[in-house]
Amino acid sequence: MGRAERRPTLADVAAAAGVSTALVSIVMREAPGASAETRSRVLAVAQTLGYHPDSRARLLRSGRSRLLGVVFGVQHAFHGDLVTGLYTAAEQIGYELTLSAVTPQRDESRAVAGLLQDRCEALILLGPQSPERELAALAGRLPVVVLSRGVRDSAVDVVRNAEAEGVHQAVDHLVALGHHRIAHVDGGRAPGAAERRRGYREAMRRHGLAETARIVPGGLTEEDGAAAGRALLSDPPSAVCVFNDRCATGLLDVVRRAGLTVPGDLSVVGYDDSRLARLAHVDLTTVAQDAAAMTSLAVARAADRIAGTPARPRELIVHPRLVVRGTTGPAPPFGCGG
Amino acid sequence: MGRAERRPTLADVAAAAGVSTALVSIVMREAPGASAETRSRVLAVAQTLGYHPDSRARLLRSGRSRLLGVVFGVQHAFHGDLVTGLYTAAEQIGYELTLSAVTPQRDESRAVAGLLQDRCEALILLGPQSPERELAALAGRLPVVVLSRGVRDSAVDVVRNAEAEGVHQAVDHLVALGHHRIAHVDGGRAPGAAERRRGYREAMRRHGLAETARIVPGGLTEEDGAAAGRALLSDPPSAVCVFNDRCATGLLDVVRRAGLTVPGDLSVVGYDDSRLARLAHVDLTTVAQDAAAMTSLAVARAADRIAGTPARPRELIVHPRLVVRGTTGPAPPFGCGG
DNA sequence: TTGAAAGCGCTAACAT
DNA sequence: ATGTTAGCGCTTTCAA
Repeated sequence: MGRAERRPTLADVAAAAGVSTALVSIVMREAPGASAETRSRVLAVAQTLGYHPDSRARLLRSGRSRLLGVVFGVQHAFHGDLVTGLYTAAEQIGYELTLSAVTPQRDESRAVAGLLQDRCEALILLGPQSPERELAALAGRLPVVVLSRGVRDSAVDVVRNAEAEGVHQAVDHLVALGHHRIAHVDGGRAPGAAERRRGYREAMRRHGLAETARIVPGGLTEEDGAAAGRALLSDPPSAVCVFNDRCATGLLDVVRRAGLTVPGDLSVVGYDDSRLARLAHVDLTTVAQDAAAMTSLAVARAADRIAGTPARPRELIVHPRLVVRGTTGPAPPFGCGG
Repeated sequence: MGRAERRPTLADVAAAAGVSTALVSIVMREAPGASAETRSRVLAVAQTLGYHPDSRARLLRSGRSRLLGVVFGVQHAFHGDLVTGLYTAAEQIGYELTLSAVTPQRDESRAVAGLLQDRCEALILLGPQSPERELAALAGRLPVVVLSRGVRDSAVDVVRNAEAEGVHQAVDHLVALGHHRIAHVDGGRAPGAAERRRGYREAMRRHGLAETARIVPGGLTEEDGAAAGRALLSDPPSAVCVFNDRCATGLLDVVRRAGLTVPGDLSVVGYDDSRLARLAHVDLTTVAQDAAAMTSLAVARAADRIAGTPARPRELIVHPRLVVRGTTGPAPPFGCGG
């Protein structure tokens, strides 16, 4: 159907323009060494022929790909924000991104293998699940930057959120509102859950509330939040810090259906500042991770490693920030002050 | 840091194994023409050297990439399901996928341009926003398969859901439960919204309920659903078909907070069968799109076009299916029967 | 079964 | 400013 038989090559353009391939190459790369007149003529010919450079041949010859491989979870909403930031950051320093998704049927090692074949110069892994050992082995082959997860191995760079700090801010906020009985619905064994749990304990202790600290098993999903909500109903606290926004949403649904008002009877804080939290009818107070900062740090670090620039420290920490919305309010005036 | 100075090449493996590069190539490709003994020896050498074939060089030489380019929306949950299916389908017929994301900062033409540079043999576009003209132009250069959107151009293949049919099933289900006053919260100008609206009108007419048909402006988001929910509260129907699950969730939240029970006072049907709908505490009756069927059809069609196989019809329609869960029930026995 | 040699489309030295 | 030449890592004849 009118499809071109063969894609035009540099040589085709050169022949049509009556110049050498080297010159066309110079023009296409916008490299110095061609007159303005030639430049425009070659460009015009390329245009009419529908020529597009072959990036594989290009990098085969030049030995570099300027390609950063990104492994992300296709179902993971926050990864969407991170990918968005990575594209922007990569573009600014002249790198391209190659995406490789982890799906229920395609595990992380498959995703990584694909990127290695593509000759990426570095890998950026979003919340990887692989054992440290594998990540370390990978880092022996090419620079590896891990986001949203700690890695002990000294060859792996890490960019992550100060998880505990976010919970500190949340608890501080609730205490300032007069709450004492503040519970935490945790994330179980999810990435970041341990730090957030620790942050909760620290903050409660710091406010002299270690006695009333209360940790309820939760998880990543609305489901987990709903279960935690049911568990809290028999003896509700006045406020609760939830592992993440999805979990908080499930909890909100359950406690409201049980007749509690938010934030009248119960204040709720989430974590992630996901799209969910921002919806007007959810309007969830939450802890925002700085995706833009995380991604530009990750890309910059990858570029440094590729260039062989010494880069320290190995772990880059990004600070979260509490976004106060409508699900937190003053502690109810009865009982022991919350 | 122990990083290999230079990646080993075919020639390195050949030299170390004491054979020709051609033979190593045969072994690496698992092509016929090498003795079992040689095969295992070469493989062992490749292993110890840490050799990995360079896919760019490989395809540069063989002239083919066996690469399918996929453009998807990084924020779009259903695209996650589709990408998952595409990986599976592509793998089964020996194609690889290259992902290119559309983000708030990276538009569709950028995403497509990236894939063209990678020498994809065909493009699969998930719910593209580009004008028909651009899609048609693209289809002049390489096979293009569009998912979840109709395209008039005769060079573009289309795989899509029978949108209207899903609403038919939903309305049939509600009528069977005794509902008469069934409203539709539409999707405005969202892709598929017009067909779903049409499906609603058709189904109502078919059941002799054209008189009580009622279309309320909605949209894609929880926000839109919440607004529609508020609009319905002054004179609630007994059932409502909502444009999609997100929108339905917003509506559910509002009507429940207003004191209506679901499905006691109001039955609600969503569309998409997203993860959201499946959550135990949401348990939304909804219309499921068959992502697996859509993706395998899309990949098969792309492969046919690449191979030059004649393929008809140009538009492939996948049938949705109603998933009955907990948000639909018998019509309340008072009033005019629902 | 194995090897020698050509060349995919491009870039980078080096010439002119 | 422009052309010539060599070769990136691989596959693919073709010959041995």
